[in-house]
Amino acid sequence: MHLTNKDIAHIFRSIAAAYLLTGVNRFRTIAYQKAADTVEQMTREVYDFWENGKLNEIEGIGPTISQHLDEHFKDPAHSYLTKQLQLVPSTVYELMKAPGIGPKKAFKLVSHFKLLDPSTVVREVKKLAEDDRISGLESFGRKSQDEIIESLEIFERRNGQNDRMSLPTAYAMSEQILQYLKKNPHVQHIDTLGSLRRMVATIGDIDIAVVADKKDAANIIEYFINYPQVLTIEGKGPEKASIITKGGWRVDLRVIEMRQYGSMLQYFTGSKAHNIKLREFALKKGYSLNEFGIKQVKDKNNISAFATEEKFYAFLGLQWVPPEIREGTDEIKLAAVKRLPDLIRLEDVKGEFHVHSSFNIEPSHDLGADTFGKMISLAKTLQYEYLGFSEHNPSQSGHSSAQIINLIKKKQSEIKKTALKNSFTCFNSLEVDISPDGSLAIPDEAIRYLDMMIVSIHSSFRMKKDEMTKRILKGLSYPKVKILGHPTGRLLSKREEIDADWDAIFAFAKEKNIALEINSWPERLDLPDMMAKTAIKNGNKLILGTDAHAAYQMNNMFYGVAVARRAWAMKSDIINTKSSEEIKKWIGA
DNA sequence: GCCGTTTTCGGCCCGACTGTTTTCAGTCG
Repeated sequence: MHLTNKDIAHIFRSIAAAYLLTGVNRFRTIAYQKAADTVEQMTREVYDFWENGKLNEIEGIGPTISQHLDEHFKDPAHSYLTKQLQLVPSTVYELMKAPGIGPKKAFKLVSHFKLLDPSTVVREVKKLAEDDRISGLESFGRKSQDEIIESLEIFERRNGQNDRMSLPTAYAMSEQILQYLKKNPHVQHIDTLGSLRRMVATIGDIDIAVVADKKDAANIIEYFINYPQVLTIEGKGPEKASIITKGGWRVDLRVIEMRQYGSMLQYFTGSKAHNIKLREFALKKGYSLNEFGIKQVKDKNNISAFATEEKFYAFLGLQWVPPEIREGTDEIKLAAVKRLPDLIRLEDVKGEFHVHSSFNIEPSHDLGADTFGKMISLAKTLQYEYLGFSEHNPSQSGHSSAQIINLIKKKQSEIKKTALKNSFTCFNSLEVDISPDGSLAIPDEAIRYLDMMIVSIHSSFRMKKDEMTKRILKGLSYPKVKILGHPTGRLLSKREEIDADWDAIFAFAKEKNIALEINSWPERLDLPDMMAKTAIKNGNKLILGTDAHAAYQMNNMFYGVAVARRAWAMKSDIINTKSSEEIKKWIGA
């Protein structure tokens, strides 16, 4: 098993800590921290980049770290990285995983008490704190000691658990907190910011900004920390506070006056990488940015305030940057020359293909809950022009070839009738399993009764990379295959992506005019945003599907659009923004 | 150690909050 991005990020972060503690040049330290941040956020494996000799394409990883990584992949036992890690005891890195304990505190504890066993160090430190043996140490006091106990308890409880939640979970949670805060009469305006506003696939914490008069800020902070779901209060000042909810999630609140709200929106939306690049960009123009406004570097008293984000960006000579692409890649450079892409919008979507009706095709996996008619009627309210019904293929074990063909024929005629009755364009599709050997799970003779197929992997997820690649390429080579469904098979926080040669698969799909799906099911969001971005760069066409197994779930399209926007997709990159006439051409119907 | 539409050398984001301190270091986002 090779090193995952998480492992590599941990190595970089640990080396940054070791450098900090041993007094290595501060900017070398920062370089490793930056590299750790980058790797942590990547959706493709660093290992794959290395295999393809493309380590140098990763921003933030330059020639030196590339070389160290190369060496480490080849011979981890004797690599430079391993040697640097040994500069300080590994127990330091273990302790640092607990919130509130950084490199300095960890190192002091480890050296003073000679703690060298990483498997027991957390328990040992907790015991020392409980026995009141830490409060006497220099720069530690009783409060820090209590804080350590609390922090290590949180760490132990969290250990091995998910530290991120899905978008809908985060939405629901932020909605509740917003409802609560809005009851405070001093709250003039409120927004959820951070990764939730940027629509990242998984959310680590909830960030909320409130507009209020300065004199009311204290009242609001007090009100916030009395939220009924509060477990602990992480911090509390005159204008910001942090709580941990009973569910174990962190919520940050900032209170600001209306005249400065634009800069706070910008600051609190992030991402961290975007903010750093934006501040670097501003510095070159002689400005210093913070959450309260823009200062002249030469005249610190000359501060401009901004009520809106648009004005904030405009002051710097930039186009307003959509939150979904504020990830610190090229967005600032392009905003400076007014060349940001016109990202796809929800209202651009004119139909979809990945919906499962209740038509009983005796499928291999879950049947949908609603009839063709019910799904069509929702599609009409969504202003769609067409729907493709893609139930799972009939189970192979329970049916002969003839029976499968009969079921598909039956569905075909049923769909024709329904389309006529509802005056709505419908396609007879199926979501067909790609078997482990790459063959499709329906007989070849059945294909002629279909308008098109989505092909997907629903079993044997852990095949070796080259076998998996062959499997998918074979699956895609059947006639009438128009969509590769949820390509990576990931389930957020549950199942890893399959291992495959995506360059080869993307190239083949492009050649065959097959669309790669962005599956909008909130647990999937698959293709992942950054892979979708790569696909678009390669010239692939994408398609948005909800995988709805009930009509109301077609409303999840919203999440797919968010992924597409994070992938910098324009309307022209997404197949199902086309009219039904163009779609018919694409399908060859 | 990284990076480049004022630079291949000389810069490198910014501030809040906390605890242990009488002015600041550590941690976090």
